[in-house]
Amino acid sequence: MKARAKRVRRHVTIREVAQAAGASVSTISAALNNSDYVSADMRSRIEAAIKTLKYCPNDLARGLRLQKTHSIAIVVPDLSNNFYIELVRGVKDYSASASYTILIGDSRENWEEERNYLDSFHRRRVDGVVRVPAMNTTGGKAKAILGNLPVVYADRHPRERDTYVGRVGVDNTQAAKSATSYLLSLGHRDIGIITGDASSGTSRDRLRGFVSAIRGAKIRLDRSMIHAGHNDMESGHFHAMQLLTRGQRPTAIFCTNNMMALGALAAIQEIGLACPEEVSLLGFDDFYWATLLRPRLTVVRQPAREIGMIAARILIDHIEGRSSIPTPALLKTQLIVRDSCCPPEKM
Amino acid sequence: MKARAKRVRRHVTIREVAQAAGASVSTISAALNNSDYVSADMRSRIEAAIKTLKYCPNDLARGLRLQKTHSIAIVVPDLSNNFYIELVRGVKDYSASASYTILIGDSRENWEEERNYLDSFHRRRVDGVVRVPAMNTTGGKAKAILGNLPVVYADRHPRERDTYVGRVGVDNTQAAKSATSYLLSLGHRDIGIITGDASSGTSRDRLRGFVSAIRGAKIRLDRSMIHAGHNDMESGHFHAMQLLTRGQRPTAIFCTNNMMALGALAAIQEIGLACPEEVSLLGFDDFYWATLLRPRLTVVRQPAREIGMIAARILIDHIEGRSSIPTPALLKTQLIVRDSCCPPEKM
DNA sequence: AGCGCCTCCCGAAACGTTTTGGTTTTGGCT
DNA sequence: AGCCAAAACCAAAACGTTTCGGGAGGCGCT
Repeated sequence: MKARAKRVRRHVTIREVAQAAGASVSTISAALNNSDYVSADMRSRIEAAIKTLKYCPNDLARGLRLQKTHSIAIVVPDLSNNFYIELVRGVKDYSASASYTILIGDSRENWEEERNYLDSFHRRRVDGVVRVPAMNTTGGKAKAILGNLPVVYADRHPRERDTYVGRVGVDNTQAAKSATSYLLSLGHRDIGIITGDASSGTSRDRLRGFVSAIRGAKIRLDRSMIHAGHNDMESGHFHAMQLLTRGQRPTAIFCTNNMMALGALAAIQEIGLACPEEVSLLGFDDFYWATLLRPRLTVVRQPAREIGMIAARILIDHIEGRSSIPTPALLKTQLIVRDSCCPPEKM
Repeated sequence: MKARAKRVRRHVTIREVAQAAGASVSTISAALNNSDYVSADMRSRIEAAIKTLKYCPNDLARGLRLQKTHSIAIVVPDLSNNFYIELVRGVKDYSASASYTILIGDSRENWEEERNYLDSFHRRRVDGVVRVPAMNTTGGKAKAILGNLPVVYADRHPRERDTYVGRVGVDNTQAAKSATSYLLSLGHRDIGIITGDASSGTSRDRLRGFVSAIRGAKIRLDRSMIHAGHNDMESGHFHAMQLLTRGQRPTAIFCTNNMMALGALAAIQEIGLACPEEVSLLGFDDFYWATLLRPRLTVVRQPAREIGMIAARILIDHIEGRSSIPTPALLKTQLIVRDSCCPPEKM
């Protein structure tokens, strides 16, 4: 009934502002992008008109004319993973400081979803995208969607030699190697690892670091101790179950992301094993409630927010034609020792 | 150096596709929005041209012409709160099914940030917004930013009689009342509550439910047991500390959101109190790792995803001029009893 | 007076779509 | 052949900005 009446109330345009202020369209525009000559008196008339008319600039028209939207996209694989929230916030904060606006995509570790987001953002003509590719992506497909939009990879990077503007993350093999060394130094010899999908360069690097540490300690590498999950709780749970219910179970488990560490912890609790006494657990990525868990999780922390900020910086520098910092930009990780790892029990 | 060369490579337009396919611009458009007459032969020529040129439609131009973007915004106060991630995903899933695209905003419980997002989305001419207002918002301010863009409120709603298209959430006073009754039924008489800011209708409703349950049990209401926090871990921690270190400490604490429950749990652990034996803890909002905590948290669960889906539905129905379900739409909560509440110790 | 140079403002042409109102082509029917 | 409707296509006008090329005054100088 009453909803019918006021249809199609369109937005107020710059033209109406011009009318109200007794000025021309181009003068309004000049005043808006406060540059050029416009007299103080005219300016105040314009501001008044804008206020009373509640004018809101149309960024579609603006972007169309300018061939530039002053916005970048950030697409991450899992918003419920706090690591990526921090990363997004890093991107956001840097972008805001450079007066860029961000569009957020959440692919849920699913290429179809990611493709939709990338496509949508491309159609919206973002000026660039920082991308954390979904796991089941096989390389090069994004190129077909994004054309020659500048892309910087954060955290993960594509397997194939894709073309991109920059890459930022951590030295994953080094980080995994030293984390594994920590477990070795505690005396562990039977260490299980749950990694992400092998299609991810990041996962491969972490696995490589693990293997390298094991080999460096002259320990026979038991391939059945290596499980590839999907970076979510379920697969962490599943693979931990596999590892812990076999004949000779590992005395420590290393999970290469936080979600899988959580799943593994759930599995440990479910089986009724004491952690860390009966099995140590080492995670990747810190999160704000890691200290609420019992045991408090020992993890290797990545500087998520910084990764996001640097990614945004490299991207925006590129967009604006500046030269930027060298890439790949590798940031430092840090082993946060808490309570979930201890020396193995004597057999 | 080499980055200099290939400047200003613009996007390929519908005109170039027309050229390549030997057709007119309008025919391409017709083919794209696959309607109207276009012969099979022509269509395939066009598709070929699109493929080889890697044409990507410009949604700025499209939205400008159509006066409609087929997109809605969702702005939430805290993306690191899993409740809102689920809500966003609900919005996203419903929107996708209606072939709407979403833009995500994360205000971090901060009106300035929220305003920026709302403004940015308005300028982008989204067709509507579902909004979970930040805490420190005093009513009516959003109206000034959004003009007469349709808004539906989810989870929280504004204090003032703001004009909106719909509202969806839960019956907060009822939920809080029955949660409190549960604590009472366990035998608690000294119950502390940590609520959100009083500027939020949601917080007020939950507090109202709490008070009503207390009064219903003929217990004197001790106002010093009522603390108003900011829906984050810090304030949960802070107020729990206050409550637990006073002369007569409560035997149970009810936190009206999950972040504050986490903070309270941290405080309890810090003080070294046994939970639930020495102090019971009851939270609001469930989250996927609530069972990993020790004790496993007892909470009242809201159907976050459904709230998002319904919000999107109401909004999109409105946008398309359909009539929708009655509003406010109040969904059912559920008390998930786990281990963090038990009868109080005998004094 | 004439000239040049500011300052302040304006008209019109883009930007890449969709849509309206055509015009041409096709093919079936007398 | 001739006619006509339907099918297939097209040109041009919007949509709301910004920018480019001027233009009208005003002022200081020769």
